Amino acid sequence: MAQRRERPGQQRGIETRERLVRAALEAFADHGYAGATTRAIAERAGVALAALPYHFETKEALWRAAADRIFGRLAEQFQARIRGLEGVDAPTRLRLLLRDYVLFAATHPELHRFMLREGAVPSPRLRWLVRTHVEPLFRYFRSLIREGQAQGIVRPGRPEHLYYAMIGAASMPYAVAAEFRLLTGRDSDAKRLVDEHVETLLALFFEEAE
Amino acid sequence: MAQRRERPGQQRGIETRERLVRAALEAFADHGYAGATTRAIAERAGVALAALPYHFETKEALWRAAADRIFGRLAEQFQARIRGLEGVDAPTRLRLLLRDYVLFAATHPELHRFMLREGAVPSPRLRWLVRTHVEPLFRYFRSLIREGQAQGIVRPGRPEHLYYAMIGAASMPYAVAAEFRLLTGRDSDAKRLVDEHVETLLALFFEEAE
DNA sequence: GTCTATATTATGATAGAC
DNA sequence: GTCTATCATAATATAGAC
Repeated sequence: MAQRRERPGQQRGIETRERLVRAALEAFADHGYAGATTRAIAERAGVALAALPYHFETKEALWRAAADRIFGRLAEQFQARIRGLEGVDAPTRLRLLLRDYVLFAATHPELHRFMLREGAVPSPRLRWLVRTHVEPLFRYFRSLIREGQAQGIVRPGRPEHLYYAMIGAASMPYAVAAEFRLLTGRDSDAKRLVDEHVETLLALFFEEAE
Repeated sequence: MAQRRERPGQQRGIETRERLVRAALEAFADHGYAGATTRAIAERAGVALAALPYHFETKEALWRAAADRIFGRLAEQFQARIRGLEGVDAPTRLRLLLRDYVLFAATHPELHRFMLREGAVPSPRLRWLVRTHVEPLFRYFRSLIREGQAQGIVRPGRPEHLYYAMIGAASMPYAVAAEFRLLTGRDSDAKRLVDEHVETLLALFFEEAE
């Protein structure tokens, strides 16, 4: 009885939260924390302004939910991919993972936009972001880089530098997609261009296959 | 006579403009356009809030002055360096230019922070930035990349992609310096680390010297 | 040219009806 | 759970004394 009365309301609330998180992620990624106004987010989500503090208390709590969302998506995709690559030889596996990462950056430019807005200067938001999401990712990537170097597949250099070089090189065309468009007249996320970007990066970061 | 009365005032005004541009560049680079408040900029510059609209009409005009400043610095440094490299052979010249670019990114992280904040989505500010400053730079870099590829020095790939890969890989540790610090415990702009970053990038983008 | 004081608008958060 | 209306504050820009 209680269920019959509550379920529809609960369901609707969950949907509203969902819409808010989606809208917030886009807004924060595109305009930064200060530039993304709660009004614009509510409007984009198609809900009243008051729905925001009702579901998330504060703007910052919504921002954290947006971060959880995009990093969660990346983790999901990576974990599924890694399961599918069990038993595959290291060179092939590492190449496919780099390819995956570029495809993720191209289809989810919010991830790097979101990060780039927060990473410049110290702040409580950045500390939370690094401790919660970036650090595990960094450790995992670094271990992959080390493995690749040990096998003579990945070019030499400090793993920290290669990590940032890889992230930067892989994501830049999608993080600044509007600039890319103005500069080149093309869309960086067009399938053809993404594939070429992958090839370019493989040639940069991996030793020649002999 | 007029000079004796006006010069000190003029001089003071020039200094105030100068302080405002410096403060604005840092603020816009660190916090984005919306996040950089005119109050914070005025305070950082050590002048009254009203000095800002007096000298620059609007916040956006100050933002453009800040862009002119940092891109001007880059152009100065590059032009001086290029003059000094006349007659040097292509491989050495290209390596030194990449090295210069990394050093500039490390000592002037404002440049990439400023750009990354604007490049994500289309806007009048971005259009102005690309047409005024980024496009000439892009064309020049692209010609260098093509030259390097023609000589077999630079690794293969679309010049547009190599441009973004290079910019991204070169600047990332300095653009997100706070994140780098939290993640690695080190300062990305420490001399030692900058030199290592240069070496890493040379190994990535340039073919093995034989 | 610089300042203090203020007008005007926009923002995040809250109150209370439904 | 959602909405309209509103509060309190902080933003950019302006006015006017010095």
